[in-house]
Amino acid sequence: MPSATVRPLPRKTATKPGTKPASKRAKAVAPEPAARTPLTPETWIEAATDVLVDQGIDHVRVDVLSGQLQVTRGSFYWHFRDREDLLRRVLRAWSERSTEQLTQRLERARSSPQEQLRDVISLPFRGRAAVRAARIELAIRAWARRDPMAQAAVDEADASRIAYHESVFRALGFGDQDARMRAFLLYSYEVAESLLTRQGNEADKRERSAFVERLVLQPLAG
Amino acid sequence: MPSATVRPLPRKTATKPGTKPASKRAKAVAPEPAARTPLTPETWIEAATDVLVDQGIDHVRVDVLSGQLQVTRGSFYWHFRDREDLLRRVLRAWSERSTEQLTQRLERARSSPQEQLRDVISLPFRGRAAVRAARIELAIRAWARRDPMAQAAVDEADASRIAYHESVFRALGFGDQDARMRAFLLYSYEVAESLLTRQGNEADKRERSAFVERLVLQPLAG
DNA sequence: TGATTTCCATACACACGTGTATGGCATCAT
DNA sequence: ATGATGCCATACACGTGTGTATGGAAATCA
Repeated sequence: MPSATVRPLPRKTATKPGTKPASKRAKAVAPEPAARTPLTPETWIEAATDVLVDQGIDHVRVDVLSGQLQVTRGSFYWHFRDREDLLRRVLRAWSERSTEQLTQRLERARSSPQEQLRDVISLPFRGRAAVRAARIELAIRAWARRDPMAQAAVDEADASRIAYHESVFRALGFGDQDARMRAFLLYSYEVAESLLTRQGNEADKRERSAFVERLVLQPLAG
Repeated sequence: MPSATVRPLPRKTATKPGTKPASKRAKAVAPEPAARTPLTPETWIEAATDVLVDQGIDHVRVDVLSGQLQVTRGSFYWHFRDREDLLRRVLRAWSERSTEQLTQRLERARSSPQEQLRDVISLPFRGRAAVRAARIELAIRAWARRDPMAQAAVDEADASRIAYHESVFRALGFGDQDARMRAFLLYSYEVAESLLTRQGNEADKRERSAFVERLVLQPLAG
């Protein structure tokens, strides 16, 4: 079983989406010399994240990434100490973007708490970027099941988001206890919605999000 | 990095938990001759499931399992065609037990719908077996993200369970539409509870399950 | 312009993983 | 007892993946 793995291959000028076309910079350089812009660690991290998403952490290997970036492994070992080094930085990059996104929500204390809720509930409908972020997160969760470092990062992200949800519910007038319960349930729904993407079509999902929004805002009787 | 992988090793009579002690059978055999009972495919499947749970599908390899069962790989290739064959049977074994568990719930239409709900809600408190089943399921979900066969199995299991939940809600008097929404939300909570095991302690989890049970049974106002 | 420094290519050396081919020791039937 | 068969050990061939050592071309600085 040859297993069509992408093997290293000296690149012939591969314009990666991360490297800017290098135009609109100086007065008037040569007509795009197609110079091979040096790779950055971030480029490797992005490539690693891509593989992580649709192959799993065990397939994030230096030879695979090298082939994907059209360079040999010599480049990798210049930017990184070893494979572990890369994995740590992949994880840290995700953690930083994750908390960064949360702080953005907190800073722009725009609109009403109701709108903030609707904002987090309609997660799957906020464009491809959000969908990709969700897929990355699922891949990291799978990774976290056997890597303590990844597990810690996921735990922290979960706790922060649940705390945010909780604050929103408190702002809506719910008691501390009640807010905690609703925050967890709502977060559960969000996580599950990204995990159970194959259940139902787009219409079903909108229906579900509308229902959850109503139910989770409803006071408890009795 | 030697990576302490368990390498094959001819066993010296390893009494696996699957192989019965072979006593209480004949009249009075020799004092436990410690005969090496032959391995069955099921033994391999169990071992594979173990590794799948706490290592991921990529670590389910014949040399690892051989070392774990204290035999050489020669044994494996007698019971299985190749690694793919094993993986298929691991998946099928899970699928069968999964649907079997559901049919059991349907058959023993015991108690009231309320009790059936409480039954599925208190999943994490039903002993170690349920916890292990949940871990297996998470591992298979991770696997399903890049294997269509596993994905299909998971999709079917999800759909079946959600349908069961739905039927319970209908039995409780909710309308079709309403029952569908509540079924999904409740199932989301269950899945998330097994995914977010690090969030909160045991008391928190009981608190959450009690809250969810109340909220999900509450009719919609307005 | 000469000397560094960047960044990557190339070439080992070695460990890991699969699948096959074959041999051997039990156990069972005849 | 004697083949036959079940079950596993052993050995081979080959592909895959990591890390290191070294060289080399282009960019940069003096």
